[in-house]
Amino acid sequence: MLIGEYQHSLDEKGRVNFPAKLREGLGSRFIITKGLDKCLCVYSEDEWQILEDKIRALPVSKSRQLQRFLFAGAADVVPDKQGRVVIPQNLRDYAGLDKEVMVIGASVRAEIWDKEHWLESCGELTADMMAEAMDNLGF
Amino acid sequence: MLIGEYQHSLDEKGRVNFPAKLREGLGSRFIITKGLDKCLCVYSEDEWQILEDKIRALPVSKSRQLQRFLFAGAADVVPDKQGRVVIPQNLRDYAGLDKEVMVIGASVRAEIWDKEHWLESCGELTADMMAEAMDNLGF
DNA sequence: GGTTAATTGTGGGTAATAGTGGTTTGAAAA
DNA sequence: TTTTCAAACCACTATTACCCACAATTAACC
Repeated sequence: MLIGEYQHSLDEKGRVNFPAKLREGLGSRFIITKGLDKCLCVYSEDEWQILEDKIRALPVSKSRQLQRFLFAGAADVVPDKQGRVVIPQNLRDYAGLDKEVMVIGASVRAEIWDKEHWLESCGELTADMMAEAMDNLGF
Repeated sequence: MLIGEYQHSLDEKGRVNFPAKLREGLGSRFIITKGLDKCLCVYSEDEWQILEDKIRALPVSKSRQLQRFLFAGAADVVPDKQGRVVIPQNLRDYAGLDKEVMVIGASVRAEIWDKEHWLESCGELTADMMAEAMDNLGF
């Protein structure tokens, strides 16, 4: 289970340190894809396999755009000895990664966000929305 | 069942002692999350698992912000030999934890409050509100 | 009720790990 | 052969986890 919020910076080589806590859950090799809301999603090999099977099970006639988006925008990466990964240029552009980057745990996957964008996105969540949701969840 | 009210202080390393009475009910490893009213909620592994399943069952289209907030705002912690846990910086900020901290039992979970904030919050509860609630509950 | 023992809580030091910047190496292209 | 780029490697710093010693509180016993 991947949880937590970590801030790191993108160096001039396009590397981002991946928090040790998240690496534990993702394994030694993982897949980065384009996600919703201009963030990048990171899956362990196992989780990606599950996802891939589901996507392939969809009828081509209906989902070929989606398939292209997901597969073309995917990259598998291996962290270096220090735990950093290189984010391919196209994914960096997609997520608007600049300097400060947030890496967050989201249960079954991790996500990579530009910091500014992450803060914006968090700001959109109101107390009322939270209260309502928590009622429903039985918090 | 978690009950009681305990005052502890946050040391300069960000550690808070977790009362032995509450540790008994929570197990040797537990999850701290952002809760309503700027407090932190603490769940046992079992209780958290139930919550996690519920959160993941929410529709992605409508509540992915909320999902991110809940997972990113969570941390799993293991008390040290003396029974203390380190509260991550982002959670300390969220709850405005400064020096004096209250740890309270709340049935199925525990909560961590900044002391000032806790006292304020308690002050907002009037006798009338309580009386009404007790009527409804048939106390 | 007072004394002792055990448990709980607090502060701080040290060793291990994680994170950052930069350099070298090796492969591919010119 | 030279140049360029990217990936692997190395060294340093910062942070975190772990451990020890002591203080305070609680429980047990005479």
